[in-house]
Amino acid sequence: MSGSDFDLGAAFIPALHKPAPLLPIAKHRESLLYLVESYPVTIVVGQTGSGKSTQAPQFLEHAGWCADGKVIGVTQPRRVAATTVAIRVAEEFGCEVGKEVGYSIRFEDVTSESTRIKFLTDGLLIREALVDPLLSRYSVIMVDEAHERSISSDILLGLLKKIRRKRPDLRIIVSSATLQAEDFSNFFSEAREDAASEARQEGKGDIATIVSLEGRTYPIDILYLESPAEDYLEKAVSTVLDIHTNEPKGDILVFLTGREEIDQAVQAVSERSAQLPPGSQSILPLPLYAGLPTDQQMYVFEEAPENYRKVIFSTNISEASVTIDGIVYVVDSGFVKLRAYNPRSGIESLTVTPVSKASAAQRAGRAGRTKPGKCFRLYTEEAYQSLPSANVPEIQRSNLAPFILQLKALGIDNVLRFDFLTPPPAELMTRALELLYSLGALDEYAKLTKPMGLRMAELAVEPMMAKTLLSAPSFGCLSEILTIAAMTSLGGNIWIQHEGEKKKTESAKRKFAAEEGDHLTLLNVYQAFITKGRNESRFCHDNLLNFKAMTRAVSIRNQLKRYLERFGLNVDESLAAHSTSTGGGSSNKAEQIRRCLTAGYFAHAARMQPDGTFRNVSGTTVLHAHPSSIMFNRKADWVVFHEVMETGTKAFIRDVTRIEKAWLLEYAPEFYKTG
DNA sequence: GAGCACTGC
Repeated sequence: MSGSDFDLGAAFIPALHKPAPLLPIAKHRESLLYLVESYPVTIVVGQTGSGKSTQAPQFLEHAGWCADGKVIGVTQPRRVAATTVAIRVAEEFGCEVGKEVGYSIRFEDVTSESTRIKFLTDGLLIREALVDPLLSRYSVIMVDEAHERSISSDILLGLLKKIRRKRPDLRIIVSSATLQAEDFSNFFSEAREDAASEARQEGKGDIATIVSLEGRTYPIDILYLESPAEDYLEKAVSTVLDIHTNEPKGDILVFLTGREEIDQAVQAVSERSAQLPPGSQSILPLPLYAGLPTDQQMYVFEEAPENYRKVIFSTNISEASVTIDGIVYVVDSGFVKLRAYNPRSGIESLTVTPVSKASAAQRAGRAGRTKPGKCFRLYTEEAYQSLPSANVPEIQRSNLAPFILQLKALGIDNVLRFDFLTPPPAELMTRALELLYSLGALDEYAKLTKPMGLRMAELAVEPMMAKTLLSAPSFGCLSEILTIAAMTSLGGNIWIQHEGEKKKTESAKRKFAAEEGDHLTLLNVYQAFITKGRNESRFCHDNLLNFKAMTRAVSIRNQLKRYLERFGLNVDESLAAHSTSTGGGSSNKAEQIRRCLTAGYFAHAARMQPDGTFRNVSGTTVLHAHPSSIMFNRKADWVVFHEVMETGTKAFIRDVTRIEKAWLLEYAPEFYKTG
């Protein structure tokens, strides 16, 4: 710490070790090219700012890796990253985006015949493999941000390892943060049964190599608490005020776990900053989380007014997805909300969990982007030492059904023997296989069915919704189900909720409410948007609807419709014109929709108990209607629901629709044979 | 009567 005598010194003690600096990418140009030339797999280790994502592809292009019309593919875990990096590289390259340098993300393909360097999301590259299993148009594939261990980048690495055996010419670059570089290199070097002889010939270690690059970050002082904080939220607030009164200029970024905490902290800081001595600099506290409307998110990027210090209270969104300039101080609560999946109950949960060392390092790094910074960790150095080195990879804590389906469609029949970077628990695999079998996507030998399973894999929605869509023609409601599929895959972003205006949102929703449940309500919302809202800018505003989300629903619907038409299924839109709300002459249509939903979502059925809670079919799990649901506080008997998530101690079901018990037996006789 | 961290096709 610097020489000044602030109180912070009493509570925070400096870290013992600092990482040694490495070399920057420009100096490594020749060695990088040499390594890619000599080794099938190169692991590039470098932090954000090292220029690996922007420079490496250009080096390779100039060195002739696209000479024979081949393409260098660079995958990113997020859409924004794919587009922004592409734009920057095109600028450096001196071309228009979409010419020599382009990008491709869902709904946006900005590439052309002349594209040589192509940025794309990793999920999209997996999809390209459905059409071109050996990814033959690529000479080099670089998987960027692989250390994040998203499901799709993990699966992509598994596929690339497999492809490499058939395409020795393919060059693979894995870009990672320091901690896991060895894991990647071991993964590609490691011999597995069928590749054992090949690996013996090449010799272990000759396949993959590691190169380290320096990040262009400034030094960061890491400070720990001397003793554990009882309440990290309170400690975060007081630390912010301490920094504000004792430390020189510079904005503060505080990592918390969720919206509720963030709103509380913003409130507390604005109250306490009112008590600062008159004439002193003021604090401008701002919230940042994904659920925030875009215009409010933009505030964090604006410079604070004269005589204000900006303090951003953020979720994990600032750890990798969003970069804010001018941050000098980071306050790290040491916690994050993580998703887990219980294969026994099929329930996802969202729980507050201690961060990993890798996360903590990433958070600290956000302080040193423009000048030397400080990171205040709201835990002791001992506690830090006991943190896991990395997060549990997503593939080990998710519902695998959509990915198993994709692997099967890629011709990987024995998914249990697929070469995973980290294999998921057997229970997760079994659960996914069982669900896919019950939906008719797999036969009794666990082989992909045709056309059902193959079509389900091609549709860009989760398996139960895919089944619902493919069943819809026989219920005469394909147009409506298309809309429902698009609306449910948006997640919870349909409504705009302004602070302290919960009541307003509720009454806005009620206008579209359908007696039958949330799916029909979503259908009403979409149809109102299509008929009135698309051209009237006031429609969304007046009804507290999220215009961006609704526009996205239109895109998703169009894309799904194109898939279905390619399958030869005719989408008759003429019937969709009139409303399906109760009371009209279309209650038969509403029933067909509910029946069709049952045909896909029979595994997500529940029955309401006299006390108003729900119970799943086996009666083992208590479920609650989510407060956002139309079925919250309404009477029902049997229902199906889109998803179930546990937060705190309760499991909530979202997007709920009434059904008849008899339909479950009718559409899923095998699943409910004991009933 | 109570609430979704973050991505992606």
